[in-house]
Amino acid sequence: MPELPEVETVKRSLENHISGLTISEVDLLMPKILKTPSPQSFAGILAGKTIKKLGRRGKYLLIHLSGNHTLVIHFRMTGRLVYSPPGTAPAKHTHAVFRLSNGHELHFTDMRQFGRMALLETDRLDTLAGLKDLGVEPLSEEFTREFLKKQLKRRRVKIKLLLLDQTFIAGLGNIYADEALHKARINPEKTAAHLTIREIALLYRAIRDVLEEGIANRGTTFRDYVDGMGQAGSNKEALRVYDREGKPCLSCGKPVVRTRLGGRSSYYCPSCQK
DNA sequence: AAGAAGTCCTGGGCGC
DNA sequence: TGCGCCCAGGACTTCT
Repeated sequence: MPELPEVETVKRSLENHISGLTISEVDLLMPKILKTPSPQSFAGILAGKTIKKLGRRGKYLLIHLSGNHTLVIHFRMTGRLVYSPPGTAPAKHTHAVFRLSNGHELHFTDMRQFGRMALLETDRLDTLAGLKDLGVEPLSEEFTREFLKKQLKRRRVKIKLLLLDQTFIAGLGNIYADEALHKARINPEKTAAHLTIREIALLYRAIRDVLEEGIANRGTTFRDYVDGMGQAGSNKEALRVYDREGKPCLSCGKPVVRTRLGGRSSYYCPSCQK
């Protein structure tokens, strides 16, 4: 599931290859993945636009184009955007093909059809639902220990659920939230407002550490995730609790437990995370 | 108003 | 072996 480190890796792997290229033609094969504009006008707006630079906000990939336009992509669980040589047959579940001025193509593929794209004027990005409501970027200077402390104080929700709330912190998903809580030795069910000063300091550090480690390892691949060059990431080997139910905790050796929180799996060590 | 539950999807894993 | 069932999960909508 592409979370912040995976989207950042897609961005970094693509930007040197596609920056400066012009989009010559677009095939939208699955119109429903487009939030805006209408499928009829999508290809027409994109044709002739040059890719200026790539950006990222939370789990959203931003492709900034000439003519004050930005293509916004959210991969959800199984989305991929892969730079492909001329004539590459689109893989199954390919929903959009962008032909570029050097003959290469960008293929957007998503088995589960949950991923979404939007195309709008760059200066109107703050009108896009989801994107406009995102919380702080966890790797930015804006995200400080003081900020986290202040925000947690009044929240009576379980800390794991708050970490998954994109309007609180942008970019954490189920994997990195579990990893951060394990690293900080905090039980996922603990009420946010009840975290001690020490726990907040540990959590702050852990969030940044697990995200930076994920980026350094070029993302976590279980089955579907690949970067912009179609390559898997290696961060699965660095995971300490996620998807390790019944296996020994790498800190204390007791079995990792799986529970359900907010309809999602939560992996943690009951011995280390009280 | 916050929080819970339902919705969208497909491939894989499971039981029989 | 093969069929059918159910689960995984991010963000958005709807309900309480």
